[in-house]
Amino acid sequence: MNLKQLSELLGLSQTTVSRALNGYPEVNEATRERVLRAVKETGYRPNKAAQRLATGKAGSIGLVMPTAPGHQSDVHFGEFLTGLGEEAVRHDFHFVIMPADPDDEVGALRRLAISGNVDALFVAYMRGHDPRLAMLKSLSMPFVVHGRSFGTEPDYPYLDIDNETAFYDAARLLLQLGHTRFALMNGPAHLDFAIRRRNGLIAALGERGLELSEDCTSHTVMTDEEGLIAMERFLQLAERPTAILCSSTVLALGAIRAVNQAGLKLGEDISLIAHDDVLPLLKPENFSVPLTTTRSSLRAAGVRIAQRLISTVKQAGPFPEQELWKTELIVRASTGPAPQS
Amino acid sequence: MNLKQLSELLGLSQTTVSRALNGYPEVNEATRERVLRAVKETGYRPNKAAQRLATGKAGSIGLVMPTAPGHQSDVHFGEFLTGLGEEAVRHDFHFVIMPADPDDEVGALRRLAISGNVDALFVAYMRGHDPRLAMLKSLSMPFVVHGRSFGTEPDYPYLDIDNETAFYDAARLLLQLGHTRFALMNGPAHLDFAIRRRNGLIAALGERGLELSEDCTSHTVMTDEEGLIAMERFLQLAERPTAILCSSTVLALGAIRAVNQAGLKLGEDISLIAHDDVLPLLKPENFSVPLTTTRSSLRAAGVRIAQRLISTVKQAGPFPEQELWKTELIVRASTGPAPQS
DNA sequence: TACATAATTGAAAGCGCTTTGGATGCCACT
DNA sequence: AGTGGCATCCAAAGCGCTTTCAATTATGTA
Repeated sequence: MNLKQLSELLGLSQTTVSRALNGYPEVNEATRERVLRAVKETGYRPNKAAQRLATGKAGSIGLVMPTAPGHQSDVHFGEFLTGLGEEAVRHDFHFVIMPADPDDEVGALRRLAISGNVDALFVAYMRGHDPRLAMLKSLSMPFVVHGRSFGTEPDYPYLDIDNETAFYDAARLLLQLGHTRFALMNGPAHLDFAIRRRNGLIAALGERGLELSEDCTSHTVMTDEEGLIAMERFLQLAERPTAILCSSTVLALGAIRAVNQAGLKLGEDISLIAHDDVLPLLKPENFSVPLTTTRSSLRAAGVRIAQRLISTVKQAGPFPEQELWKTELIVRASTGPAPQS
Repeated sequence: MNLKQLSELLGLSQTTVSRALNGYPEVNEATRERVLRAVKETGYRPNKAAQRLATGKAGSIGLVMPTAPGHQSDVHFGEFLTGLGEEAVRHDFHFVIMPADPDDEVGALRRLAISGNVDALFVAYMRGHDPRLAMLKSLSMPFVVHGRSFGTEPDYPYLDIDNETAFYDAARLLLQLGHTRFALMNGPAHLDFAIRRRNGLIAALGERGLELSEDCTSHTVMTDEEGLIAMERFLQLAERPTAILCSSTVLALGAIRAVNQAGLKLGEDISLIAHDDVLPLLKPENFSVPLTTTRSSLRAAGVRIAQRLISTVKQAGPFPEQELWKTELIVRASTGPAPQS
């Protein structure tokens, strides 16, 4: 069943039927109802490909999903996607997901954009000096970046959390508790959020004349295994750190395993603050020792970015081009005074 | 830059250029090279919408993502998607994800199919007597189901794991260890896998003249909170169960918290076997007491289903229409002899 | 009554691609 | 010379929709 058939069935022109369906004012209400009823009865649905070809609009948001045989799936990605979806479903938008090798992000993004399959792009996993930004700007397709790109003029639409302040504040709390030996379990070193969080920590330490040593820094993918490995390394140092900043509750999961295995007590021997993306699976309050965290909901960010993207496509109300969300510092039981040793 | 412009630039017809690009044999090799070179230089990319309208093929797989404001994101979904993606990227396929309210799965699926946006459908979260099957069959669009639909003639393409045998075997192991009081922490009661796992357990118990009481059964969404709640309930029973079968490591996470909080020892006071979807975040061997599990990789299933879907669309080699994967029963430390009390 | 105006509806031209059904020229073969 | 076959190439017809421009009818005004 297509427009032509439907219009013949109704004894109307394709034009009128099309107008009736798309809510144009110049069509008689009686006819519109007749059309709508026929649509119900026949189950007619416009062909999206044709619609897109005619209008240029696709009603879809494109994103690249990094994936490869060895590449571990990322809960953060899924959580964010859920947020995007929550908003998209309200506007009858869908996603086009292009799976791509993490090494070919630029290419994948370009292919997605040029394919004509999407109206707007969403970009995540931002790096320092990210090469995708130049490409995106040259593309004349709306986009919103989740995160920012360190070292690049911030003249593009983004939504980011204030990573630097988050870890600065977290470090300050631990400093006030008397800690002086810090360690950082961070995400991959080239990613923007990792750079900023590290900077935040270093700034806070610097104010007290302290430094963050290489020994006490780990940059890894954010899995619990890597958390375990990193923490084991820290615990074997002669000058064992007592204060740990951790970029994800996923890393914390492994880190805490290591702490327990070493027979140490979290919140006493070791204080730990993790960044909490509000993953439903890893609630900080559910850890055996509830976790002190810097918190910002990944899903909420997804909803917000979808809002901005969709309203841009629909040319609706103006949204701020740049948003920087504060994180919350929530104190629970994994932080305590520095041990007297 | 479109086909017309490109062909004018080359002094060729659109026909020839199109054929050159799509590998048709009736074009002079010299001309083809000329075309290919021009494509490189101009950066021309065919418009997918037009291509699709003309061919009917979209190079994409459609799936419905259940989502709603209160709806918690599901790690299982993300993990499966990663598997699909891993395979799709090899064939330059992408996904069209239609977010939809969990109550409107049928409608969302139909809309997705009729939209003309996808070549094939993937369907998950199967229920008993699932109404989507009739719809899918009437659709004349290739599809593969992950799971099956209990109570329906299995005459559709599916990939499932042998849930019944998995839990039957798991229960047998616990019976051999002397357990007689069983409990089941299952997924939502209407879902196919939940029905089958329950049946497997009941069958094993039946052979020993045992029954599964309602008190000792919980059907919930598979989050760690629900696992905690269910286990707390079980532990307060007069005749406390000593053997727990658990449909997900996510549920197990909460369940084990409850066990610990009650001051009981996993593997001694309480034996637990969980089904392990091989989620990177929840490795059974990383639990404080490593978990005995029935195992089957969700991601591998995703890869396989993508293979079948894509090869069907490309009309390539024949794949079996129906696959039933065995699960592995892997014994670790969360199971032990029934306590003598 | 005549004419301007508003309210409806349609015909047809695209959107950018694939593909059918010829053309055209060149060669070998009878 | 005449014919069939082959290798190349092209014109034009769709695919199913939106939208411009124009036509028709109904309504109101002078």
